[in-house]
Amino acid sequence: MTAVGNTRQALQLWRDVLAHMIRDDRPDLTARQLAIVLTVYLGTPPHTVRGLSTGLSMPKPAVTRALDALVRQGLVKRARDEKDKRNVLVQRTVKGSIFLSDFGETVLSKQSGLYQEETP
Amino acid sequence: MTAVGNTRQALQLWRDVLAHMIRDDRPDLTARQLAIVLTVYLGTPPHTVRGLSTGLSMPKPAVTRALDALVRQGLVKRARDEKDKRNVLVQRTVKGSIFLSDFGETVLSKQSGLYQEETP
DNA sequence: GGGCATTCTTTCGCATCCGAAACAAATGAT
DNA sequence: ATCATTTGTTTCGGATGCGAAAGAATGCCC
Repeated sequence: MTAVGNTRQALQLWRDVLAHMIRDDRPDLTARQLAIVLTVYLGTPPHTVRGLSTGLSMPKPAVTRALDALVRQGLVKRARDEKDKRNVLVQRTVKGSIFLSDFGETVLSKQSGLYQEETP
Repeated sequence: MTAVGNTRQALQLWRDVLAHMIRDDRPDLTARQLAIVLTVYLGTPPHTVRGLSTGLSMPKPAVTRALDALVRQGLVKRARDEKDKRNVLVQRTVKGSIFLSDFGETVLSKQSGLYQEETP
């Protein structure tokens, strides 16, 4: 079962990763933008605007705007669905893969360092 | 240690928690704001603006603005340091404690449900 | 093919955040 | 007492995000 200590450690991990993200000179991703990137890279394609909208419970225009920002940064790309040209397929990019990989490593590294003091 | 097995699971956990935060009708906290809240509640007092600024590598005005938002929502409070009245001590609140507790529970619950499918 | 439904984007007005620099208050040094 | 330092806040112009509603393109159905 989950003990109180685990909660604290989970929060500490979250804090450390956030601190790392802030330090990064990378343009800040909002919670929604990050959620979209993670969904696109972890879930099974195809990913449409509507699918992301319902899956993350956010309005479609918000998805469109978030995608604008993500495409601008090259973390994701848009492609028309040829079978139904209304759909926009959100696809992965090399840059996005690298970003996700780095992010994952950050989480794991902060996790393994939970008992160490912050070194400013 | 928290039992996040591999990179993929860590990222999946992150996504699920973000999705939960987005769904929440609570006003969105930026990464910086959340990092500050977590730092205040997990770290040992006293917490000053300068301390948060250096500890999270963000400019002091950014800390002040983030605190404005957090105080507005009642998640932290400001208090003058009587020993050195230049300092502002950032302190915890009941509402903030509840928020943090809820957030921690969210993380743990998403963690334990990593192998389950999304239920919209 | 005419009309309705679906999918995504754009527009509108508003709120918030940003970094840099200027500012205000309290302290310390001499 | 005076002046420099430290601490935190405010101001400035600019960028970005938000929800709601309107708009545009494509597909479906009879």
